[in-house]
Amino acid sequence: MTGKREQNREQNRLALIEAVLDSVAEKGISETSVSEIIQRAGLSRGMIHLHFGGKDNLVQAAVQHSSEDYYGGLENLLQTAGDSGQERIEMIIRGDLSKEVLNRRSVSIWYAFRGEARNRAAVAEFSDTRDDRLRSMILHAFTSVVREDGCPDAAAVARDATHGTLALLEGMWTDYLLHPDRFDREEAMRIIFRFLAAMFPAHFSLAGAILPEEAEGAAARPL
Amino acid sequence: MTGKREQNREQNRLALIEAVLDSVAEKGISETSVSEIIQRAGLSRGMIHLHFGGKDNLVQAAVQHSSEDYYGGLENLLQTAGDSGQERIEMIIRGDLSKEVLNRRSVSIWYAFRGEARNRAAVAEFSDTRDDRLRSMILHAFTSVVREDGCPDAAAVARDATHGTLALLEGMWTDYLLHPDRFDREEAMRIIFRFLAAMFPAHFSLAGAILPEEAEGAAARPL
DNA sequence: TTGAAAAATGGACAATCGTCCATATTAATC
DNA sequence: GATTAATATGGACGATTGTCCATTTTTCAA
Repeated sequence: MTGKREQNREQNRLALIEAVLDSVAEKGISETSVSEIIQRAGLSRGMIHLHFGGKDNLVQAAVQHSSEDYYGGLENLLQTAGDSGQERIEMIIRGDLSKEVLNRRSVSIWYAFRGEARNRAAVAEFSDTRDDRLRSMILHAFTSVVREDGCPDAAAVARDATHGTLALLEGMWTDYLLHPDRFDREEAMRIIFRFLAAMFPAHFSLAGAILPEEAEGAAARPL
Repeated sequence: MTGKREQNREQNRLALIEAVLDSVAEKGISETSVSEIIQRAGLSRGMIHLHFGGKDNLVQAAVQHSSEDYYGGLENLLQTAGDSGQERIEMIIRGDLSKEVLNRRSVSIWYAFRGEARNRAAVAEFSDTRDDRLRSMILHAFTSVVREDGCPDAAAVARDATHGTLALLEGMWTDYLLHPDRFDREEAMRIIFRFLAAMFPAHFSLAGAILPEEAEGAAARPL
């Protein structure tokens, strides 16, 4: 069993990271000060220096944590999917637009960090690796889809399909960022599947764009 | 003729706004301080308070200026386009991905502001109106395209096409933000036109995705 | 129970933030 | 050219920023 020592240590580290993410989501990066962070975490001023060596390192850790959260959710979903490329792509899209992954908090955090990515090298790096991982997951799935079709320039088609799907998902996230209240997950999925069905009529149809459960009305105000 | 008084006044106002945009593009919002701004503008500290009443108002004016720049370029392009919906959409896409509109500076500025939009009410408002204007331009064009086809649920199709096109453009901008060096304008256009050709085969083809001139190699380092 | 090491506290500190104003400079009018 | 009002200057100001450390508290081992 891990001692109480290490247990508290890890608990406080996490409290600081969560405090940063909460603050970024609610107040934005520019208002996420050390005072704001330690107040939310309910800890003392010196803890940031003790555990992370400084505010910048803490923010970097928060970015990494957020990124791992995203992939944790996505890869968990992916394990429940089938082995075919089509099933995996459908699951990625469904997951990326699900309430667990795409919500007010995650969107606020993600775009806040990305807006500063250009200047914070560490943030940019994770922003990159996150996108690269998603890209390779989708590209891999499309490659296996295209292989079944046996068309000539298979690699190029898979690349275009990956690029288009990622761009559409990006666009939908932006949609959600700007209008979280009037965003329609079903509509977002329908449009992406229209694109897929047009490119691969043998594998995709609009029927894939139906969410298993949709009940977002009254209980949905996470922020 | 306008007096030298007003002429200088306007010139200094503009210098401050440009200084903000330059700083945001190069250093990010969090490092865009009053000291940074007045140093870039070559003016004295008090000018911000004199002309804008405070830093926040200046930043808001900069956002507005940037937004008007974007539409100025886009609407100029649109005047050279034909009257048909198809031509207007092609021109909007071409313009939105052109070097004059989509470049390192504009992308840095746009995403930096958007990352803070959630917290700055004034910024959010302009982010909204900018998107709304573009949306209505595209929707209008698609509506006239769909009308020619005479399909039953014309309004819904035009709405989906607009939504998809906007999402794709958004995604391409994000692509450029994350990888300005390896971004390929031709590829971006090709993917969007693949989407359009699939939805409206009678009006769009991949032939629309060819840029008039492409020479971006050595001379392209605007930032 | 005692000693030592790890963890946590909270205030001191210099640096920087944005605002504002007394002063100096400039341009337009008489 | 003198007067007046608009424009511009740059430093003072209090507030807040992030860092760091002397001190206290807690945990584990002897």
